[in-house]
Amino acid sequence: MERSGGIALWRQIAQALEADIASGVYPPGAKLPTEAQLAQRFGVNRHTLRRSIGHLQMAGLVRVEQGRGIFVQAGTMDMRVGGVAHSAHDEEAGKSRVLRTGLFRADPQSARSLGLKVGAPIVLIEFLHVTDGRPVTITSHHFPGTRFDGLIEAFREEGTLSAALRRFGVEDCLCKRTKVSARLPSAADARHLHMPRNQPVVVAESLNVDAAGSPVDYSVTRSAGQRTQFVFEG
Amino acid sequence: MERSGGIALWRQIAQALEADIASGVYPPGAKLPTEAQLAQRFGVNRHTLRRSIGHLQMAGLVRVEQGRGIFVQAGTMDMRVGGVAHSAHDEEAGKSRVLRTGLFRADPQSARSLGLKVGAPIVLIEFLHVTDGRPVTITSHHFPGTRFDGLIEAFREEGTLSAALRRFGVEDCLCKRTKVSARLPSAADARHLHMPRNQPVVVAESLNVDAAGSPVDYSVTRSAGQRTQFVFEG
DNA sequence: ACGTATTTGTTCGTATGTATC
DNA sequence: GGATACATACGAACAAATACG
Repeated sequence: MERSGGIALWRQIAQALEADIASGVYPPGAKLPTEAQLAQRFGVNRHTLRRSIGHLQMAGLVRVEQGRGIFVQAGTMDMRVGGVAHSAHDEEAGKSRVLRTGLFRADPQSARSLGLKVGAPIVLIEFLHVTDGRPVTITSHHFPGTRFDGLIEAFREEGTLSAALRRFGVEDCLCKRTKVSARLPSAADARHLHMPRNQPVVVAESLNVDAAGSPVDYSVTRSAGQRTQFVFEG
Repeated sequence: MERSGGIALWRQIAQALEADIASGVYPPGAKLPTEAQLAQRFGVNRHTLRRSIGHLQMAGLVRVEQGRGIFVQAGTMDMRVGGVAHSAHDEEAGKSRVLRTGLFRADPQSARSLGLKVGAPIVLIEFLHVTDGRPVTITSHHFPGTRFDGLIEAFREEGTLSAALRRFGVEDCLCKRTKVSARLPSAADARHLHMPRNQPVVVAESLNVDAAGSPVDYSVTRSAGQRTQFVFEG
Protein backbone atom coordinates (compact mmCIF):
# COMPACT_ATOMS: atom_id res chain seq x y z
CA MET A 1 0.00 0.00 0.00
CA GLU A 2 1.58 3.21 -1.23
CA ARG A 3 0.22 5.97 0.97
CA SER A 4 1.16 8.79 -1.33
CA GLY A 5 1.86 7.13 -4.64
CA GLY A 6 -0.66 9.18 -6.57
CA ILE A 7 -3.21 6.37 -6.52
CA ALA A 8 -5.92 6.28 -3.87
CA LEU A 9 -5.61 3.77 -1.05
CA TRP A 10 -9.10 2.40 -1.60
CA ARG A 11 -8.27 1.64 -5.23
CA GLN A 12 -5.12 -0.27 -4.27
CA ILE A 13 -7.07 -2.27 -1.72
CA ALA A 14 -9.86 -2.99 -4.21
CA GLN A 15 -7.27 -4.22 -6.68
CA ALA A 16 -5.63 -6.44 -4.07
CA LEU A 17 -8.95 -8.00 -3.11
CA GLU A 18 -9.87 -8.41 -6.76
CA ALA A 19 -6.64 -10.32 -7.30
CA ASP A 20 -7.40 -12.52 -4.30
CA ILE A 21 -10.82 -13.33 -5.71
CA ALA A 22 -9.48 -13.97 -9.20
CA SER A 23 -6.74 -16.25 -7.90
CA GLY A 24 -9.17 -18.27 -5.83
CA VAL A 25 -8.04 -17.20 -2.37
CA TYR A 26 -11.70 -16.31 -1.93
CA PRO A 27 -13.71 -18.66 -4.17
CA PRO A 28 -17.27 -17.89 -5.32
CA GLY A 29 -19.69 -18.03 -2.42
CA ALA A 30 -16.98 -17.66 0.19
CA LYS A 31 -17.33 -15.16 3.00
CA LEU A 32 -14.64 -12.51 3.20
CA PRO A 33 -13.17 -11.47 6.57
CA THR A 34 -15.17 -8.79 8.37
CA GLU A 35 -14.71 -5.12 7.54
CA ALA A 36 -12.81 -4.61 10.79
CA GLN A 37 -10.46 -7.50 10.03
CA LEU A 38 -9.82 -6.36 6.46
CA ALA A 39 -9.26 -2.79 7.61
CA GLN A 40 -6.65 -4.01 10.07
CA ARG A 41 -5.01 -6.27 7.48
CA PHE A 42 -4.53 -3.33 5.11
CA GLY A 43 -3.77 -0.89 7.89
CA VAL A 44 -6.52 1.57 7.02
CA ASN A 45 -9.65 3.05 8.56
CA ARG A 46 -12.86 1.11 8.23
CA HIS A 47 -14.31 3.83 5.94
CA THR A 48 -11.47 3.46 3.51
CA LEU A 49 -11.93 -0.30 3.44
CA ARG A 50 -15.67 0.15 2.94
CA ARG A 51 -14.97 2.36 -0.06
CA SER A 52 -13.03 -0.50 -1.65
CA ILE A 53 -15.79 -2.99 -0.92
CA GLY A 54 -18.33 -0.61 -2.45
CA HIS A 55 -16.29 -0.61 -5.62
CA LEU A 56 -16.06 -4.40 -5.75
CA GLN A 57 -19.80 -4.53 -5.17
CA MET A 58 -20.46 -2.28 -8.16
CA ALA A 59 -18.09 -4.35 -10.25
CA GLY A 60 -20.23 -7.37 -9.36
CA LEU A 61 -17.44 -9.24 -7.59
CA VAL A 62 -18.94 -9.30 -4.11
CA ARG A 63 -22.30 -8.98 -2.41
CA VAL A 64 -22.66 -7.29 0.98
CA GLU A 65 -25.37 -8.31 3.43
CA GLN A 66 -25.99 -6.32 6.56
CA GLY A 67 -25.39 -8.26 9.72
CA ARG A 68 -24.00 -11.25 7.80
CA GLY A 69 -20.91 -10.31 5.89
CA ILE A 70 -19.32 -9.92 2.48
CA PHE A 71 -19.61 -12.76 -0.01
CA VAL A 72 -17.89 -13.50 -3.32
CA GLN A 73 -20.23 -13.49 -6.31
CA ALA A 74 -20.17 -16.17 -9.03
CA GLY A 75 -19.15 -15.54 -12.64
CA THR A 76 -21.33 -14.63 -15.61
CA MET A 77 -23.68 -16.77 -17.64
CA ASP A 78 -25.11 -16.29 -21.13
CA MET A 79 -28.78 -16.12 -22.03
CA ARG A 80 -30.51 -16.00 -25.37
CA VAL A 81 -32.90 -13.21 -26.31
CA GLY A 82 -35.01 -12.67 -29.37
CA GLY A 83 -36.32 -15.16 -31.91
CA VAL A 84 -39.25 -17.24 -30.75
CA ALA A 85 -40.70 -15.97 -27.50
CA HIS A 86 -42.52 -17.97 -24.81
CA SER A 87 -41.25 -21.37 -25.85
CA ALA A 88 -42.12 -24.04 -23.34
CA HIS A 89 -38.46 -24.96 -23.33
CA ASP A 90 -37.50 -21.61 -21.88
CA GLU A 91 -39.96 -21.98 -19.09
CA GLU A 92 -38.81 -25.47 -18.15
CA ALA A 93 -35.06 -25.13 -18.60
CA GLY A 94 -34.64 -23.02 -15.51
CA LYS A 95 -37.42 -23.32 -12.99
CA SER A 96 -39.58 -20.22 -13.24
CA ARG A 97 -41.40 -18.97 -10.22
CA VAL A 98 -44.44 -16.74 -10.67
CA LEU A 99 -43.92 -13.58 -8.68
CA ARG A 100 -47.09 -11.67 -9.52
CA THR A 101 -50.17 -11.89 -11.67
CA GLY A 102 -52.97 -9.39 -12.00
CA LEU A 103 -54.94 -6.91 -14.00
CA PHE A 104 -53.49 -3.40 -14.21
CA ARG A 105 -53.93 -0.21 -16.19
CA ALA A 106 -51.42 0.63 -18.89
CA ASP A 107 -48.70 3.10 -17.98
CA PRO A 108 -47.43 5.38 -20.76
CA GLN A 109 -44.52 3.09 -21.58
CA SER A 110 -46.39 -0.19 -22.06
CA ALA A 111 -49.33 1.63 -23.68
CA ARG A 112 -47.08 3.05 -26.37
CA SER A 113 -45.35 -0.29 -26.97
CA LEU A 114 -48.61 -2.23 -27.30
CA GLY A 115 -50.42 0.47 -29.24
CA LEU A 116 -53.00 1.05 -26.50
CA LYS A 117 -54.24 4.09 -24.65
CA VAL A 118 -52.89 4.96 -21.23
CA GLY A 119 -55.15 3.36 -18.64
CA ALA A 120 -56.27 0.51 -20.89
CA PRO A 121 -56.47 -2.89 -19.15
CA ILE A 122 -53.22 -4.86 -19.06
CA VAL A 123 -52.70 -8.45 -17.93
CA LEU A 124 -49.45 -8.70 -16.00
CA ILE A 125 -47.55 -11.91 -15.34
CA GLU A 126 -44.18 -11.68 -13.66
CA PHE A 127 -41.61 -14.47 -13.50
CA LEU A 128 -38.47 -15.04 -11.53
CA HIS A 129 -36.22 -17.33 -13.55
CA VAL A 130 -33.90 -19.56 -11.59
CA THR A 131 -30.96 -21.50 -12.99
CA ASP A 132 -28.61 -23.70 -11.03
CA GLY A 133 -30.46 -22.72 -7.89
CA ARG A 134 -29.65 -19.06 -8.38
CA PRO A 135 -32.07 -16.28 -9.39
CA VAL A 136 -31.08 -14.95 -12.79
CA THR A 137 -33.72 -12.70 -14.30
CA ILE A 138 -37.11 -11.18 -13.59
CA THR A 139 -39.47 -10.78 -16.54
CA SER A 140 -42.69 -8.81 -16.48
CA HIS A 141 -45.05 -9.74 -19.32
CA HIS A 142 -47.72 -7.18 -20.30
CA PHE A 143 -50.60 -8.42 -22.45
CA PRO A 144 -53.45 -6.30 -23.86
CA GLY A 145 -56.28 -6.95 -21.40
CA THR A 146 -59.16 -6.86 -23.85
CA ARG A 147 -57.78 -9.50 -26.18
CA PHE A 148 -56.29 -11.70 -23.47
CA ASP A 149 -59.04 -11.55 -20.87
CA GLY A 150 -58.75 -14.74 -18.81
CA LEU A 151 -55.11 -15.37 -19.68
CA ILE A 152 -54.11 -15.75 -16.05
CA GLU A 153 -56.62 -18.56 -15.49
CA ALA A 154 -55.52 -20.23 -18.74
CA PHE A 155 -51.93 -19.98 -17.62
CA ARG A 156 -52.69 -21.51 -14.23
CA GLU A 157 -54.45 -24.45 -15.92
CA GLU A 158 -51.94 -25.00 -18.72
CA GLY A 159 -48.81 -24.37 -16.73
CA THR A 160 -46.91 -22.55 -19.48
CA LEU A 161 -47.36 -19.21 -21.17
CA SER A 162 -47.04 -20.63 -24.67
CA ALA A 163 -49.84 -23.12 -24.05
CA ALA A 164 -52.03 -20.47 -22.49
CA LEU A 165 -51.49 -18.14 -25.43
CA ARG A 166 -52.44 -20.91 -27.83
CA ARG A 167 -55.93 -20.87 -26.31
CA PHE A 168 -56.16 -17.31 -27.56
CA GLY A 169 -55.16 -18.25 -31.06
CA VAL A 170 -51.52 -17.27 -30.75
CA GLU A 171 -49.47 -20.05 -32.32
CA ASP A 172 -46.19 -18.33 -33.00
CA CYS A 173 -44.91 -15.38 -31.05
CA LEU A 174 -41.91 -13.54 -32.44
CA CYS A 175 -39.68 -10.93 -30.89
CA LYS A 176 -40.00 -7.85 -33.05
CA ARG A 177 -37.81 -5.39 -31.24
CA THR A 178 -35.65 -5.33 -28.14
CA LYS A 179 -34.24 -2.32 -26.36
CA VAL A 180 -31.39 -2.80 -23.94
CA SER A 181 -30.23 -0.34 -21.33
CA ALA A 182 -28.88 -0.33 -17.81
CA ARG A 183 -30.19 1.18 -14.61
CA LEU A 184 -30.27 0.62 -10.87
CA PRO A 185 -32.70 -2.04 -9.63
CA SER A 186 -35.82 -1.42 -7.60
CA ALA A 187 -35.68 -2.63 -4.02
CA ALA A 188 -37.89 -5.62 -4.84
CA ASP A 189 -35.86 -6.59 -7.92
CA ALA A 190 -32.61 -6.36 -6.01
CA ARG A 191 -34.00 -8.63 -3.32
CA HIS A 192 -35.32 -11.20 -5.75
CA LEU A 193 -32.16 -11.21 -7.87
CA HIS A 194 -30.04 -11.50 -4.76
CA MET A 195 -27.90 -8.54 -5.71
CA PRO A 196 -26.82 -5.24 -4.14
CA ARG A 197 -29.00 -2.21 -4.82
CA ASN A 198 -26.14 -0.12 -6.15
CA GLN A 199 -25.13 -2.60 -8.84
CA PRO A 200 -26.83 -2.00 -12.20
CA VAL A 201 -29.34 -4.30 -13.83
CA VAL A 202 -29.38 -4.76 -17.58
CA VAL A 203 -32.90 -4.12 -18.80
CA ALA A 204 -34.17 -5.71 -22.01
CA GLU A 205 -37.57 -4.48 -23.20
CA SER A 206 -39.03 -6.68 -25.91
CA LEU A 207 -42.09 -6.29 -28.06
CA ASN A 208 -43.46 -9.67 -29.13
CA VAL A 209 -45.98 -9.99 -31.97
CA ASP A 210 -48.09 -12.81 -33.39
CA ALA A 211 -47.98 -14.17 -36.94
CA ALA A 212 -50.29 -11.36 -38.09
CA GLY A 213 -47.91 -8.78 -36.68
CA SER A 214 -50.20 -7.42 -33.99
CA PRO A 215 -48.63 -6.85 -30.59
CA VAL A 216 -49.11 -9.63 -28.06
CA ASP A 217 -46.69 -9.07 -25.25
CA TYR A 218 -44.54 -6.20 -24.07
CA SER A 219 -42.01 -7.79 -21.74
CA VAL A 220 -39.40 -6.20 -19.52
CA THR A 221 -36.54 -8.40 -18.36
CA ARG A 222 -34.20 -7.28 -15.61
CA SER A 223 -30.99 -9.19 -14.96
CA ALA A 224 -27.92 -8.75 -12.84
CA GLY A 225 -25.61 -6.92 -15.25
CA GLN A 226 -22.40 -8.65 -14.25
CA ARG A 227 -23.85 -12.09 -13.83
CA THR A 228 -25.50 -12.40 -17.21
CA GLN A 229 -25.00 -11.67 -20.88
CA PHE A 230 -27.77 -11.24 -23.38
CA VAL A 231 -27.05 -12.94 -26.67
CA PHE A 232 -28.77 -11.83 -29.87
CA GLU A 233 -28.51 -14.27 -32.75
CA GLY A 234 -29.03 -12.59 -36.10
CA MET B 1 -35.91 15.42 6.07
CA GLU B 2 -36.98 12.85 8.65
CA ARG B 3 -33.99 12.24 10.83
CA SER B 4 -35.22 8.98 12.28
CA GLY B 5 -37.98 7.90 9.97
CA GLY B 6 -36.46 4.53 9.16
CA ILE B 7 -35.14 5.76 5.81
CA ALA B 8 -31.58 7.02 5.49
CA LEU B 9 -30.99 10.74 5.19
CA TRP B 10 -28.85 10.35 2.09
CA ARG B 11 -31.68 8.49 0.35
CA GLN B 12 -34.18 11.25 1.14
CA ILE B 13 -31.77 13.87 -0.15
CA ALA B 14 -31.08 11.88 -3.31
CA GLN B 15 -34.81 11.60 -3.90
CA ALA B 16 -35.29 15.34 -3.36
CA LEU B 17 -32.53 16.20 -5.81
CA GLU B 18 -33.88 13.66 -8.29
CA ALA B 19 -37.25 15.38 -8.11
CA ASP B 20 -35.60 18.76 -8.67
CA ILE B 21 -33.85 17.44 -11.75
CA ALA B 22 -36.98 15.75 -13.08
CA SER B 23 -39.07 18.89 -12.57
CA GLY B 24 -36.54 21.07 -14.35
CA VAL B 25 -35.29 23.06 -11.38
CA TYR B 26 -31.90 21.85 -12.55
CA PRO B 27 -32.15 21.33 -16.32
CA PRO B 28 -29.71 19.10 -18.27
CA GLY B 29 -26.25 20.59 -18.36
CA ALA B 30 -26.89 22.87 -15.40
CA LYS B 31 -24.43 23.09 -12.56
CA LEU B 32 -25.75 22.14 -9.15
CA PRO B 33 -24.83 24.19 -6.08
CA THR B 34 -21.56 23.15 -4.47
CA GLU B 35 -21.39 20.26 -2.03
CA ALA B 36 -21.03 22.68 0.86
CA GLN B 37 -24.07 24.69 -0.22
CA LEU B 38 -26.21 21.61 -0.73
CA ALA B 39 -25.08 20.18 2.62
CA GLN B 40 -26.17 23.39 4.32
CA ARG B 41 -29.49 23.50 2.42
CA PHE B 42 -30.39 20.01 3.65
CA GLY B 43 -28.85 20.55 7.06
CA VAL B 44 -26.49 17.59 6.89
CA ASN B 45 -22.79 16.89 6.94
CA ARG B 46 -20.93 17.15 3.67
CA HIS B 47 -20.23 13.37 3.72
CA THR B 48 -23.92 12.61 3.90
CA LEU B 49 -24.57 14.94 0.98
CA ARG B 50 -21.73 13.30 -0.97
CA ARG B 51 -23.34 9.92 -0.41
CA SER B 52 -26.50 11.21 -2.10
CA ILE B 53 -24.54 12.65 -5.01
CA GLY B 54 -22.71 9.35 -5.42
CA HIS B 55 -26.06 7.65 -5.79
CA LEU B 56 -27.31 10.13 -8.38
CA GLN B 57 -24.05 9.67 -10.22
CA MET B 58 -24.54 5.90 -10.39
CA ALA B 59 -28.10 6.41 -11.51
CA GLY B 60 -26.72 8.51 -14.37
CA LEU B 61 -28.49 11.70 -13.35
CA VAL B 62 -25.44 13.81 -12.61
CA ARG B 63 -21.76 13.92 -13.45
CA VAL B 64 -19.17 15.08 -10.91
CA GLU B 65 -15.97 16.79 -12.00
CA GLN B 66 -13.26 17.47 -9.49
CA GLY B 67 -12.54 21.12 -9.02
CA ARG B 68 -15.44 22.17 -11.29
CA GLY B 69 -18.71 21.04 -9.85
CA ILE B 70 -21.70 18.75 -10.23
CA PHE B 71 -23.59 18.80 -13.52
CA VAL B 72 -26.96 17.42 -14.61
CA GLN B 73 -26.73 14.74 -17.27
CA ALA B 74 -28.98 14.68 -20.35
CA GLY B 75 -31.64 12.04 -20.96
CA THR B 76 -31.31 8.81 -22.93
CA MET B 77 -31.12 8.35 -26.66
CA ASP B 78 -31.78 5.28 -28.76
CA MET B 79 -29.33 3.62 -31.11
CA ARG B 80 -29.80 0.83 -33.56
CA VAL B 81 -27.73 -2.34 -33.40
CA GLY B 82 -27.63 -5.35 -35.68
CA GLY B 83 -28.69 -5.71 -39.29
CA VAL B 84 -26.30 -4.19 -41.79
CA ALA B 85 -23.02 -3.16 -40.23
CA HIS B 86 -20.67 -0.36 -41.34
CA SER B 87 -23.19 1.56 -43.41
CA ALA B 88 -21.83 4.89 -44.55
CA HIS B 89 -24.96 6.44 -43.11
CA ASP B 90 -23.99 5.40 -39.61
CA GLU B 91 -20.61 6.97 -39.93
CA GLU B 92 -21.94 10.27 -41.21
CA ALA B 93 -25.06 10.65 -39.05
CA GLY B 94 -23.09 11.44 -35.95
CA LYS B 95 -19.59 12.69 -36.55
CA SER B 96 -17.18 9.89 -35.77
CA ARG B 97 -13.72 10.66 -34.52
CA VAL B 98 -10.99 8.08 -34.97
CA LEU B 99 -9.43 7.39 -31.58
CA ARG B 100 -6.88 4.74 -32.49
CA THR B 101 -5.71 2.65 -35.42
CA GLY B 102 -3.02 0.02 -35.44
CA LEU B 103 -1.87 -3.55 -35.82
CA PHE B 104 -2.17 -5.71 -32.73
CA ARG B 105 -2.02 -9.36 -31.75
CA ALA B 106 -5.26 -11.17 -31.03
CA ASP B 107 -6.21 -11.56 -27.40
CA PRO B 108 -8.13 -14.74 -26.43
CA GLN B 109 -11.50 -13.01 -26.70
CA SER B 110 -11.19 -11.55 -30.21
CA ALA B 111 -9.29 -14.63 -31.41
CA ARG B 112 -12.15 -16.90 -30.42
CA SER B 113 -14.76 -14.62 -31.99
CA LEU B 114 -12.93 -14.31 -35.31
CA GLY B 115 -11.81 -17.94 -35.42
CA LEU B 116 -8.13 -17.08 -35.21
CA LYS B 117 -5.28 -18.19 -32.99
CA VAL B 118 -4.20 -16.10 -30.04
CA GLY B 119 -1.44 -13.78 -31.18
CA ALA B 120 -2.60 -13.66 -34.80
CA PRO B 121 -2.41 -10.19 -36.39
CA ILE B 122 -5.46 -7.98 -35.84
CA VAL B 123 -6.24 -4.63 -37.45
CA LEU B 124 -7.80 -2.33 -34.87
CA ILE B 125 -9.81 0.78 -35.66
CA GLU B 126 -11.46 2.61 -32.80
CA PHE B 127 -14.15 5.27 -33.16
CA LEU B 128 -15.68 7.78 -30.83
CA HIS B 129 -19.19 8.51 -32.06
CA VAL B 130 -20.52 11.97 -31.32
CA THR B 131 -24.14 13.07 -31.63
CA ASP B 132 -25.48 16.51 -30.86
CA GLY B 133 -22.03 17.52 -29.77
CA ARG B 134 -21.96 14.86 -27.08
CA PRO B 135 -19.86 11.68 -27.03
CA VAL B 136 -22.16 8.68 -27.19
CA THR B 137 -20.31 5.45 -27.86
CA ILE B 138 -16.85 4.05 -28.42
CA THR B 139 -16.51 1.18 -30.87
CA SER B 140 -13.40 -0.93 -31.33
CA HIS B 141 -13.38 -2.83 -34.62
CA HIS B 142 -11.13 -5.89 -34.87
CA PHE B 143 -10.38 -7.25 -38.36
CA PRO B 144 -8.34 -10.37 -39.21
CA GLY B 145 -4.94 -8.91 -40.10
CA THR B 146 -4.00 -11.37 -42.81
CA ARG B 147 -7.09 -10.84 -44.91
CA PHE B 148 -7.37 -7.10 -44.29
CA ASP B 149 -3.72 -6.09 -44.52
CA GLY B 150 -3.68 -2.43 -45.54
CA LEU B 151 -7.19 -1.70 -44.32
CA ILE B 152 -6.09 1.31 -42.31
CA GLU B 153 -4.60 3.01 -45.37
CA ALA B 154 -7.69 2.18 -47.40
CA PHE B 155 -9.83 3.66 -44.65
CA ARG B 156 -7.78 6.84 -44.55
CA GLU B 157 -8.13 7.28 -48.31
CA GLU B 158 -11.80 6.34 -48.58
CA GLY B 159 -12.99 8.04 -45.43
CA THR B 160 -15.51 5.38 -44.42
CA LEU B 161 -15.18 1.82 -43.22
CA SER B 162 -17.76 0.46 -45.64
CA ALA B 163 -15.89 1.91 -48.62
CA ALA B 164 -12.57 0.63 -47.33
CA LEU B 165 -14.00 -2.87 -46.84
CA ARG B 166 -15.34 -2.85 -50.38
CA ARG B 167 -11.75 -2.70 -51.61
CA PHE B 168 -11.25 -6.05 -49.92
CA GLY B 169 -14.25 -7.58 -51.63
CA VAL B 170 -16.67 -7.13 -48.75
CA GLU B 171 -19.93 -5.79 -50.20
CA ASP B 172 -22.40 -6.64 -47.50
CA CYS B 173 -21.52 -7.00 -43.87
CA LEU B 174 -24.13 -8.49 -41.56
CA CYS B 175 -24.30 -8.64 -37.81
CA LYS B 176 -24.41 -12.32 -36.91
CA ARG B 177 -24.47 -12.22 -33.15
CA THR B 178 -24.43 -9.60 -30.44
CA LYS B 179 -23.77 -10.08 -26.76
CA VAL B 180 -24.81 -7.37 -24.34
CA SER B 181 -23.63 -6.97 -20.80
CA ALA B 182 -22.75 -4.22 -18.35
CA ARG B 183 -19.53 -3.40 -16.58
CA LEU B 184 -17.52 -0.47 -15.26
CA PRO B 185 -15.65 1.58 -17.86
CA SER B 186 -11.89 1.78 -18.26
CA ALA B 187 -10.33 5.10 -17.32
CA ALA B 188 -9.86 6.03 -20.99
CA ASP B 189 -13.42 5.09 -21.94
CA ALA B 190 -14.85 7.05 -19.03
CA ARG B 191 -12.89 10.11 -20.09
CA HIS B 192 -13.89 9.87 -23.73
CA LEU B 193 -17.55 9.21 -22.94
CA HIS B 194 -17.55 12.06 -20.49
CA MET B 195 -18.97 9.93 -17.71
CA PRO B 196 -18.06 9.03 -14.13
CA ARG B 197 -15.93 5.93 -13.62
CA ASN B 198 -18.35 4.33 -11.19
CA GLN B 199 -21.28 4.42 -13.60
CA PRO B 200 -21.65 1.29 -15.71
CA VAL B 201 -21.23 1.10 -19.46
CA VAL B 202 -23.39 -1.17 -21.55
CA VAL B 203 -21.13 -3.31 -23.69
CA ALA B 204 -22.33 -4.76 -26.98
CA GLU B 205 -19.97 -7.25 -28.64
CA SER B 206 -20.90 -7.97 -32.23
CA LEU B 207 -19.58 -10.48 -34.71
CA ASN B 208 -20.03 -9.24 -38.28
CA VAL B 209 -19.71 -11.60 -41.25
CA ASP B 210 -19.61 -11.15 -45.02
CA ALA B 211 -22.03 -12.64 -47.56
CA ALA B 212 -20.07 -15.91 -47.52
CA GLY B 213 -20.45 -16.11 -43.76
CA SER B 214 -16.79 -15.77 -42.87
CA PRO B 215 -15.99 -13.42 -39.99
CA VAL B 216 -14.99 -9.90 -40.97
CA ASP B 217 -15.19 -7.77 -37.88
CA TYR B 218 -15.43 -8.38 -34.15
CA SER B 219 -16.57 -5.08 -32.73
CA VAL B 220 -16.96 -4.00 -29.13
CA THR B 221 -19.17 -0.99 -28.45
CA ARG B 222 -19.19 0.70 -25.06
CA SER B 223 -21.85 3.24 -24.24
CA ALA B 224 -22.99 5.15 -21.19
CA GLY B 225 -25.67 2.85 -19.82
CA GLN B 226 -28.07 5.55 -18.73
CA ARG B 227 -27.62 7.83 -21.70
CA THR B 228 -28.26 5.29 -24.44
CA GLN B 229 -30.49 2.40 -25.37
CA PHE B 230 -29.56 -0.31 -27.80
CA VAL B 231 -32.39 -1.23 -30.12
CA PHE B 232 -32.54 -4.62 -31.82
CA GLU B 233 -34.97 -4.87 -34.70
CA GLY B 234 -36.01 -8.44 -35.40
C1' DA C 1 -38.32 -17.06 22.93
C1' DC C 2 -35.18 -13.63 24.40
C1' DG C 3 -31.08 -11.17 25.13
C1' DT C 4 -26.40 -10.50 23.64
C1' DA C 5 -22.66 -10.34 20.56
C1' DT C 6 -21.35 -9.71 15.84
C1' DT C 7 -21.43 -7.30 11.53
C1' DT C 8 -22.74 -3.94 8.38
C1' DG C 9 -25.11 0.91 7.73
C1' DT C 10 -25.39 5.82 8.71
C1' DT C 11 -23.93 10.25 10.41
C1' DC C 12 -21.15 13.52 12.28
C1' DG C 13 -16.46 15.86 12.90
C1' DT C 14 -11.76 17.11 11.26
C1' DA C 15 -7.82 17.37 8.33
C1' DT C 16 -5.32 17.25 4.10
C1' DG C 17 -4.63 16.46 -0.95
C1' DT C 18 -5.63 17.71 -5.83
C1' DA C 19 -7.82 19.80 -9.76
C1' DT C 20 -9.92 23.91 -11.66
C1' DC C 21 -10.75 28.72 -12.11
C1' DG D 1 -0.46 32.32 -6.57
C1' DG D 2 -4.79 32.39 -4.32
C1' DA D 3 -9.47 30.92 -3.98
C1' DT D 4 -12.82 27.53 -4.93
C1' DA D 5 -14.48 22.84 -5.17
C1' DC D 6 -14.19 18.03 -5.20
C1' DA D 7 -11.30 13.66 -3.32
C1' DT D 8 -9.30 11.07 0.24
C1' DA D 9 -8.47 9.58 4.87
C1' DC D 10 -8.90 9.08 9.87
C1' DG D 11 -11.70 8.96 14.21
C1' DA D 12 -15.93 8.37 16.95
C1' DA D 13 -20.58 7.10 17.86
C1' DC D 14 -24.89 5.01 17.25
C1' DA D 15 -28.50 2.40 14.40
C1' DA D 16 -30.09 -1.80 12.16
C1' DA D 17 -29.86 -6.50 10.73
C1' DT D 18 -28.25 -10.88 11.70
C1' DA D 19 -26.36 -14.84 14.34
C1' DC D 20 -25.90 -17.41 18.47
C1' DG D 21 -26.20 -18.83 23.03
